[in-house]
Amino acid sequence: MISLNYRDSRPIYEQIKDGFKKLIATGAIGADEKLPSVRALATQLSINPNTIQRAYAELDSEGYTYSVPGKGSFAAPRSEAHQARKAELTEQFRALAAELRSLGVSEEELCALIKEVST
Amino acid sequence: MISLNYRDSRPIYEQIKDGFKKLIATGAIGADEKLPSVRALATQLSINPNTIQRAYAELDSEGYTYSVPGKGSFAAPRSEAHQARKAELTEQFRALAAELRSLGVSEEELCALIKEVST
DNA sequence: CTAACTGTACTAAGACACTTAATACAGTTG
DNA sequence: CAACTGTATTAAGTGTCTTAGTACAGTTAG
Repeated sequence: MISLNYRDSRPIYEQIKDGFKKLIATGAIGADEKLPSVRALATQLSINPNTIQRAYAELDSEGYTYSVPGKGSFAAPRSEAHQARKAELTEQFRALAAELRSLGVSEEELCALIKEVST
Repeated sequence: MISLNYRDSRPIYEQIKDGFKKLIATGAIGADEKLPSVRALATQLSINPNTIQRAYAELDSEGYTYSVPGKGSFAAPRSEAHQARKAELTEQFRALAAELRSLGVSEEELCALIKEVST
């Protein structure tokens, strides 16, 4: 469900956050669906529970999940996680598109790229 | 010319690299134009020369600049830096576009965004 | 009620990357 | 020659990431 890349310079907890962001925003993890427990995921990934806890805490505060002590951590309702992620990515998209345009890449070329990834 | 953001989690040498990548790829720094000397830029930014050196060394090895001991560091011919940057950004663009599409953002919406940033 | 689960909190320690500091050397330039 | 340039090296300090261990309170199934 979540995979780690130790060659990546990004910290593990960030990779975990990003993994769940995608799963939740795309609906692969449905609204109010339970995420793996802190300890279970730590065991599965062979890392320390503290690292999972950090990832979950930040996902909570960013609106992707909500956690209930004693019960577990759950995916936030789709619309909320959806919007949070969309806003995040759209901002990155604008910056990227702007720079590519300034490098001389045409609107048409960029739109063609979009069509490519849509298939 | 180059600005640092200490709140950013990215290391200083990465911010410097990125700053010059943009300046060189867009032509703000022309081909064979001299970059600030290691020591001069370090003084200007109030950081250690070693940090600048690292940034310059990596820019060299990524094809954005070339350095000559005793003379200085210079912007690579536009076409080379151009292509390096374009390849880098295009890959990011594809990944971003793909995820936005999977979030339900239509091709039309993405193309519209591109038109926005083109003005 | 008990046992096993859940999230959460805290302290301590180690590993590692980033950055600074202080030199040093060789090539270039006026 | 003097002042600049890139480059190399060693050492130390700092902060983040990660692990380890422990603890507490809430939930849940038997």
